[in-house]
Amino acid sequence: MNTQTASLTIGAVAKRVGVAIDTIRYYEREGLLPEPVRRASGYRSYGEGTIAQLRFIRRAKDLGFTLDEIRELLALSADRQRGVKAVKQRAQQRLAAIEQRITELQRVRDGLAQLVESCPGHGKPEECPILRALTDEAVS
Amino acid sequence: MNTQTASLTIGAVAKRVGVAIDTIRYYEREGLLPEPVRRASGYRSYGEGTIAQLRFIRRAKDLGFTLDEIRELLALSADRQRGVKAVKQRAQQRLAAIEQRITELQRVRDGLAQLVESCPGHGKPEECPILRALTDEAVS
DNA sequence: CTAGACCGTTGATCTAGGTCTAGAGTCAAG
DNA sequence: CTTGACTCTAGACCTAGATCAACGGTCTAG
Repeated sequence: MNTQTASLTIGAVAKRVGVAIDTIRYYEREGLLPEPVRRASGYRSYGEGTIAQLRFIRRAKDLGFTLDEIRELLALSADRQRGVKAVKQRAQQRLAAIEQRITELQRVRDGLAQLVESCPGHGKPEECPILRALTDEAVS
Repeated sequence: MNTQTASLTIGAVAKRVGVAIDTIRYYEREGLLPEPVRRASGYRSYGEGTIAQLRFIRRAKDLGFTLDEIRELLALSADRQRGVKAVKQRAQQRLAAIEQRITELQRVRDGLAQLVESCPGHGKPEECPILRALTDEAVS
């Protein structure tokens, strides 16, 4: 149960997680990482917990959470009882947002695909369905 | 064949297209709209062509084109022969980018959906699959 | 003729998520 | 003990696409 591990410099942490040093300091300013202990020189000193937390942040970001949402997730994950329920809710909200975005993009894709299909790729601009669609009144 | 129509103020154009005055001036600075003629007072004076061009821009934006790409589309649409081919190419590129984005989002959605499903919504944080997935090493 | 709406320019500000610079101090290897 | 790599802070800068503020000139209805 040793959570107080090695004393890593910010550069070592950055390298292990694969993130820029500036990004770590930025996350600290933004409250996504706790203020680390300092060596006598003022250098930040990190343990393994920070590595895990940075990876958490990166994965959440990959799932499309904003830094604001991630800050909230981190706070919730520390709540030993009510946290889980709230975390699930946030994940469901994120899921719904992603599904809505997919639907929007599919609509856009279908419209564009139809235009591309119907365009011969040559001829006068005023006969190009793509340009016509952009220029004329919307149909739908 | 009358393209030289009414003399609209920037405010009238903005209202008809449903865009902010500042946005019109911004598009002009960015080269998406030609510099309009001016009245003696210095006021910009627009014709119907500008209305059409602004709507073109708005629709292209809705299709996910960036302003850079739209500037290019506008230039291409003026090329009476080679324009159409290039426009179709750009549309195909945009289509491919949208499809790739949809695929990415679907992957994210599937991962997140699985996590949400497997989370009971209560209990200890360390048993919550969502938090575990964010904290632990990636599986895939 | 005047009030109020509209328009002009330049330049700053915003969001999100960082990235970079300058100038100074620290650490570790040889 | 020096050299080069590393770290510190404060603050400026970046993308994209606008949006806003300040300050002053113009237009139009009454």
